[in-house]
Amino acid sequence: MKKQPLVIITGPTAVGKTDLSVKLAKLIGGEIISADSMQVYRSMDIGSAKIKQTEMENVPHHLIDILNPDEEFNVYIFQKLARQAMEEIIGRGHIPIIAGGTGFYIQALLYDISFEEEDNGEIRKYYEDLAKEKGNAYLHEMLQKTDPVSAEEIHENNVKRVIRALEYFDLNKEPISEHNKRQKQKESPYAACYFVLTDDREKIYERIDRRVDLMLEEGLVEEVAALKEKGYHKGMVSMQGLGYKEILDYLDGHLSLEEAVYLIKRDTRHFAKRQLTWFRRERDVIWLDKKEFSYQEEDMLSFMMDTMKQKGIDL
RNA sequence: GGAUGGAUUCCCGAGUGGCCAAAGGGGACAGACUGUAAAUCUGCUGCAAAUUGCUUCGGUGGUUCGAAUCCACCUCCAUCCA
Repeated sequence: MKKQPLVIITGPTAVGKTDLSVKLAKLIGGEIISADSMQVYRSMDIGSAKIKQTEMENVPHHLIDILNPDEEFNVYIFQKLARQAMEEIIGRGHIPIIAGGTGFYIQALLYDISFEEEDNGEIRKYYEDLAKEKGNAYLHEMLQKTDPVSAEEIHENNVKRVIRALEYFDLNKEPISEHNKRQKQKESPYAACYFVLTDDREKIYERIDRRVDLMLEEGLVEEVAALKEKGYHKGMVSMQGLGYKEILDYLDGHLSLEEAVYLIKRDTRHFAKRQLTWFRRERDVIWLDKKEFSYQEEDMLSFMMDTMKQKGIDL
C-alpha cells in the first residue's frame, strides 16, 4: 500500500512559516494543519501570531481556534486531532501540510509515537506536592529506584520530566526509558517531506524584536487584559505562552511594561534557539535556508516541489 | 579652580596584597527533551593543542618575593563647593 503524503513546514518562530505554507498549499492543493500549541486557543490571536482570516487566502486551516484558554492541550490531543484532520484531507484528495513550530508535536505525528490513554491528574498532583515538600533530589532518588536509566538521563532539577517519568511508571508499570527507546526506532509511516525553514540567526532575532513591537501596537496588552477579565490565569497551559505570561505579570503590577516587553523579546529569542536545536537533532529534515535561496520564494517553492516528487508525493 | 567618589573580563556588578582568569547576575553560544514543549532543564563563556603557558581589571611609572587590590602622576566620568 502506498504511503500517505505528509508535508511539514516548520522552523523557528518568526522565520515566515505561515506565509510559505499558504503559498505552498495553493500551489499543490493542500490544506494546512497547524502544529502550534498556542494557536489552538480562541481569543489568543495577537500574542500567538495567529494567521488572519484574510491571510489564509481560502486555504483550509485546521487546529486553529478549537479550544478555550482554560482547556488543556498536549501532544496526545494534538496527535489525535491532527490524524483525524489528515484523514479528512486525504479523503478529499488534498495534501496535508503541517505548519507550525512545535517540534515535539510534529515528531509525535510524523513518527506515529504511541501514547496510551491515561489519566494522570491525581498522580501528577501528588508528585508535584511531594517535590515541593521534599525537594528535587528526593523525587529524583525515587526515580532512581524505579527507572535508573531515566534517572541517569534526567537532571534532578528538571522536575517536570522527573515527575513524568515517575508517573509513567505508575501508570504503565514500565520505565518510560523503555518506551522512549522503542519509539525512537520507529520509521515514519508517511511519505513525508520535513522542511525546516531557517535564516541567519541575526535576521531571526531582528524579526522577533520587530514582531513583538508590532504585537504591542496591535493591542497585545488589551488582548491579555480581556483574557484576564474572563478569569484566565497563569495556572493554565494557555497562559504560559510567550507574551501572555509576561503581560499578565505587567497587568498584575509585578513588572513594568518595558520589562515585560524586554522579557518577551528575550524569551522568544531563546525559544527560537531551542527550536533550532530540536530540528538539528531530528532525522530526515530538509533545511530551507532562506539565504541559500537568496531570499527568492519562487526558487524555494520549486525546490520544495522537486523534493516532494522525489519523496514519492503525487502532486 | 577645589573636594569627594568612581573607572573590573560582551553588559551589570563583587573583589581591596598571594587561595584571582577574577564571585554573582544578564546576554551570547551549545545541548537535552517521546502527555504541561511558547513549557521544563543542563552546560559553557580571556587566548592557546594542553592538570601547562600567555595576555587581562582606565593609562604610565613605582613599592613588594608577589598587585585588580598599596603609592605617585595622568586621562575620563559622577556629585558637591567655588
